[in-house]
Amino acid sequence: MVTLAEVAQHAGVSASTVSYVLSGKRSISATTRQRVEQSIRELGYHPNAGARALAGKRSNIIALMVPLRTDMYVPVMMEIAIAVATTARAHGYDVLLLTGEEGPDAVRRVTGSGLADAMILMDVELEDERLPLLRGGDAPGRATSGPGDEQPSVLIGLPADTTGLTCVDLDWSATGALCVEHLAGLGHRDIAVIGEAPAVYERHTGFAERTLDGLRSRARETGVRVLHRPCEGGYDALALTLARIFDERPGTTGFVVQNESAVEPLLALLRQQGRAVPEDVSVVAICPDQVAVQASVRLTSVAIPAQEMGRRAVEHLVAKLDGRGGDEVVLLTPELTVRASSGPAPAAP
Amino acid sequence: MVTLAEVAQHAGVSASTVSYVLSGKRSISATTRQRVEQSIRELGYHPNAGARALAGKRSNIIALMVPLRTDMYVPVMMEIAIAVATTARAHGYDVLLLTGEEGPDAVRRVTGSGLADAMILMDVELEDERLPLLRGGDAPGRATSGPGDEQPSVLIGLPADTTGLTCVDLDWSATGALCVEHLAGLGHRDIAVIGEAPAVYERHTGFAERTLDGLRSRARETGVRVLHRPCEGGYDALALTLARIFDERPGTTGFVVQNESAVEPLLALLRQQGRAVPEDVSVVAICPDQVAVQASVRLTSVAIPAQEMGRRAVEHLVAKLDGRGGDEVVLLTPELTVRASSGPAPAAP
DNA sequence: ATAGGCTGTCGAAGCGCTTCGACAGCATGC
DNA sequence: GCATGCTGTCGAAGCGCTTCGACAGCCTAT
Repeated sequence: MVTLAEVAQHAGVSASTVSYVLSGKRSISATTRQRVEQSIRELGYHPNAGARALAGKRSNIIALMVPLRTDMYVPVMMEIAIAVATTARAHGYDVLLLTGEEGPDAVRRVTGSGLADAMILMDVELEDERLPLLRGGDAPGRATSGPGDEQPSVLIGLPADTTGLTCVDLDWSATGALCVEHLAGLGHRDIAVIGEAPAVYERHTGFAERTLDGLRSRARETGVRVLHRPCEGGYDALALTLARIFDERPGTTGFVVQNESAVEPLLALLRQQGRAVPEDVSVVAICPDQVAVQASVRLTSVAIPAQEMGRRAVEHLVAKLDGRGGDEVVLLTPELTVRASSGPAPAAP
Repeated sequence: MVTLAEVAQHAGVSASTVSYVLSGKRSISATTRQRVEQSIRELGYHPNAGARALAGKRSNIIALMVPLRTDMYVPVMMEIAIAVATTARAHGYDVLLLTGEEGPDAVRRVTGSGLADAMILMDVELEDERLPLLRGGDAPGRATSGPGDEQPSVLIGLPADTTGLTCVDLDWSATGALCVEHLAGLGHRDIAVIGEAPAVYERHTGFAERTLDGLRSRARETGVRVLHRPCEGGYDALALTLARIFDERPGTTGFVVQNESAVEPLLALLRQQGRAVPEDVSVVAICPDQVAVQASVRLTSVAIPAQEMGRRAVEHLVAKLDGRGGDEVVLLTPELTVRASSGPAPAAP
């Protein structure tokens, strides 16, 4: 293991000079700098992370807390995680992977031990237990003992109360509205929404409820009827759900699907029932583009910008760590891409 | 930030005593221990990770290198990653998430900086550039400068040469054999294999080639004909592939699918062509159980034991770090579950 | 010519922890 | 009664780095 002292000796300078070459915090003459850099290369020196964290009071590590459960949107999570890791590296940070398993204790542990300088939380619930530990600013009821001692953090997802928090998320409400708007514009009057598994709503994951809100309020404005049904993935569950929907609203001609594992079953079942897409029924999905393109019918969809969410989260966090920028809620504007699964509503019989 | 010294003062003992209470490396009287533990709880003390790493020469961090690309098996990777994180925590380790992006440099950086004590590599290629840096033992041509200074590591996946390496993987060759065996036992004589995207074979990812080897050699033994076709996911690509297969081998009655995103398209296209599953053609998939169960036909499949792979990888690594156990290749035995997609071959026309 | 200001470098302190050797106190063996 | 061996605790050194203050050397302004 090569140390700074060895580099210093090799280059014929003092340890502090090497340190300043590395950090650039004091000016160093060009010749000395080059000599030191040469030694670093020759010896294959890498600064010791522990020593650096101890002396410098920052670890250059960002903690990323991913949900333990994998009941939804796994590829989206993975994409976010990878975008976080990549962007973090680009800013000189490494990423520590935490699972939701430990809950708030993980936050305390990481904060207390100085393991990470900051945190990114995914899959935030509306009333998340971890939030009191992260809330900054002058929020009442915060659990920290003084201003400025809380862990800088960014949430991917939106809790009920965002006071003193920085959040990045897709604007789910606008997403819902956009779907309804598209279908309403095509003349559809009865729309069914096939949602996530009931468990997702029960644990009050914000995005599902917000989407629904957007969906419903735009439906009200455009005079469209909306029927929402949560649904487990898979064929059997969807067959049941679909039967109930047509039972209750036989005139349904538009579908909004927010559940990756219901997309293909829906298309298959509709086909099987002799309902043509998009001639008889239109389908709009809320899913990553890749899913929309690979489906048996190229789906009109609102994309989930996973990469962008990961990237933005890191960039905000880095800004905070650099003392730039404060708390803020960033909502990404949804974009709807028209593909082959949506068209004009059929003439009423 | 609470320090060890503050805990010591609060408990009325010396710093070293607190340290020994924490580590258990020397005997401490019950009363002193309790007093110290009480202080730790009252003050909410967490040992500083950097200081610990510096003084103790280990960071209690395991690096996990995941592939950057997400062109295959994303849920499997995620499941492995989560299993790694969970198991690692159970052994007192945290997990650092690295992407393949930096390649061998990441290995050097992590090794050199003492950021992590050990590494787990996923998605290992047959001739992986990172391997020379990790090979231990007396392997010739290793790049380390002396025995014992290489990073302990475990690979998930099997490279061409495993000398001096520890690997955990599903026995893909046995997996291929198992699929053929099952179909041959049902009387199928012409089997088509729908594989991963061509790119996966081109980059010599071991599992794909090994599966094929197992498939072919068992086919030879059982007198079955095998036609292998790589395939991008999605409907269009699969439609083309399928047409070619039936063109070349009209008597094909058995399919082995090793490509998650080809499963559903295959079932849909077969249905569309009037070929009933399993009456006319049988399908065996190599995929996570969840996919097999959620498909439109419950699929006979060989499961990919993602959790187990992650868990075993960590356990081996921890054993190595504790000085127990050495290099070893662990191949998990595949298990085939018969579901509704496979049955006796139809009588020859 | 001299005071003052820069620049570039160095030495030393200290970050919070682990660990080694020392040693006090006590029980044991003869 | 004294050497012996434990047990439990302490002090101090040191891990590799950052950073502060000091200061030598030189340039500019008066």
